[in-house]
Amino acid sequence: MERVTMADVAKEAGVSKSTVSQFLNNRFEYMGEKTKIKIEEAISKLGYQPNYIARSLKQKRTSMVGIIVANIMHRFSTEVSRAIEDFFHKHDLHAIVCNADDDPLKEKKYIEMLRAKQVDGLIIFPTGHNTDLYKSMIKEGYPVVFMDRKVSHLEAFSVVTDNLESTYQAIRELINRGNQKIAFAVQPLTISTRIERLEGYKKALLDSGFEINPDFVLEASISEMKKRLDKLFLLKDRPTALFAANDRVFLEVVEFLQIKGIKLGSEIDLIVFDNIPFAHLIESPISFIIQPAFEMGNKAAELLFDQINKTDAGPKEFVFPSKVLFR
Amino acid sequence: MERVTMADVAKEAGVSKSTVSQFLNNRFEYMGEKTKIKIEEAISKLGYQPNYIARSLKQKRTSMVGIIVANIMHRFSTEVSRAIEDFFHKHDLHAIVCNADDDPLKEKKYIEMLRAKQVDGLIIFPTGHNTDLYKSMIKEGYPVVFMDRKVSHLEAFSVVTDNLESTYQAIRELINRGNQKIAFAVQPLTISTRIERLEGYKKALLDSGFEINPDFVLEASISEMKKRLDKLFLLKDRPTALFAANDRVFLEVVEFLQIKGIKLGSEIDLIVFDNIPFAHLIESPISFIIQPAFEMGNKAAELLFDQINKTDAGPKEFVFPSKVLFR
DNA sequence: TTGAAAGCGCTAACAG
DNA sequence: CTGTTAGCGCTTTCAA
Repeated sequence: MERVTMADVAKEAGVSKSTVSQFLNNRFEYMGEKTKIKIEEAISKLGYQPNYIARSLKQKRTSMVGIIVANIMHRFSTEVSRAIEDFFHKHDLHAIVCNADDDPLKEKKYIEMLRAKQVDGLIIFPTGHNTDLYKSMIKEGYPVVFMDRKVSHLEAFSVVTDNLESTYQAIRELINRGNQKIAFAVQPLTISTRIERLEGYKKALLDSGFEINPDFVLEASISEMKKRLDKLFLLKDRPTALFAANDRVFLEVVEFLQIKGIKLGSEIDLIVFDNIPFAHLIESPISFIIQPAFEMGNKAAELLFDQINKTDAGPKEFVFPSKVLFR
Repeated sequence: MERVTMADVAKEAGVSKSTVSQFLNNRFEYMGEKTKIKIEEAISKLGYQPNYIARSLKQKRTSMVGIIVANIMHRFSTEVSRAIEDFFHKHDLHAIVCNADDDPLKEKKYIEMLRAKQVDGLIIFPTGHNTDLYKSMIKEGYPVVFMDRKVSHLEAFSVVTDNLESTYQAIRELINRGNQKIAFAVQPLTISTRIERLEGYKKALLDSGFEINPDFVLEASISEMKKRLDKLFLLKDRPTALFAANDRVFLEVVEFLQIKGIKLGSEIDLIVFDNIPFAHLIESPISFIIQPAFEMGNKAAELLFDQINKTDAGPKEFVFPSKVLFR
């Protein structure tokens, strides 16, 4: 396979390799009509397929960009990827998705392999644990856009949502609805989104004149979460509302409530920060904070595209507001 | 960027390019210990990163496989991709995902680009409209596995689920539960899964002594689906159960029922053939047919891996049973 | 145990 | 308007 090469086409058409190359790259300015036709015929006769590897070696471009998602099963990631794909498809670049699986080592491996494979740029949902690598890419001027999570102490192109602000609004609304006791469940504070959401929660409470009750802040890994919820609901002073900081936490919370037979709405208000598929089909009165994934993906793609073409200018950080959907 | 090349390392270490190459490929058999150390030092000093494009050009391998999903927003696709990724990660190959977006042209473009980029093999969720392309790949002996959908008249490696059988079981169960009037909603019958599911539906009805009521078979595009549902529910003889042939149809159905205020469970039984995220959180009495995505992905990866290594043998088609979850 | 040399298939000046 | 030439960065005989 991949037997026939440019040289074969050239011989078949009775021209030189470079003329064929011109043809392939649509440089028709100075090409004779007959030459063109001869080459066309030779190509289809031989079933010639260009070898882009060879071209890339020469051009040092691959017309390919990489997306490294933290978790391909995460709805937000797929929505963003879809938008990025759309953008680049329009601009004749190919987008490929790699799954870092929330594993810094895998992330590193994929970054290195994509760079070694000479992809023209990278959009990364950073695990946050490869700062040196991020830094070196940026220092080298390699096109990169960070998505969803901020990387501290790094002046880089990034597209995120207003985690703090949206959470703040949501918590304020819960308070306005009469909730005095609001709990907050989050995974370990290793990435910016979680930290900012927690800050929004705290700020809203303080601004409303409440204190932060440490018993109401559940910071735990997924495997620990149910235990922590159990403790929470054994308190004599049970919360009346619960904020799940992302979809995985949400899943644990709902499973927990189902097991315990705690009724959503009547016994507890639930709100989740994440894009949940089929969310609007869920009949329970759950509220959602939804990130504008398509807009964010599109902006990230645009930022990357401009870097690749050295036309980037203007601000580096874009913050998109999320939508708070109360029910 | 990508400034330092093998020649630089060679010069720095005071050896020749080929010795560095040997080193990089772990051919230590005849290499002196001091040489090894010198090269190691040179590499880290210069921060050398090998250029895999150049290597691939020579070796005609990229250690990269492609996954072309029909739709990256489809839960089943992401679950399968995740499993494939895991498998290849263990075997030191990289998996990249491309989104054909249910568009045969995009599919063709991605197949061609991935092949031109010399990926070592492809796992495809076929749109079904590029038969010639599929055929030529197989004829050339290029490693391919088809996933989810069958391609007719093609003896190829494929991994699918038992669409007909699972649907048959599900419909029989609905009948056993006393449903006499069961409707079936499906998108246009352009791919095998839809056709087989419809066949399962018909067979189950006939085997139970019912006739096929054409008014109860809604074959329509997503944009037409609600209209068709409207007509269906205006019949004096309303169905008591409805089968949604996949997640997109399911979405339309549930939205429709919500709009019309038709109550699930009491007024209509609903069953959907697809992996729905958070399905178990949906409190409405909806039944699901769930494909074993991880097992299927793993098997597909294995089949591709064996083809790449020319160790493929045994059967070419694998059919995995889906699980019917009644509620 | 290491190095020289010949490509892999294509592109990009520069001549002609 | 088309051909010659010189690589891109790496691998791989084959000699030394």
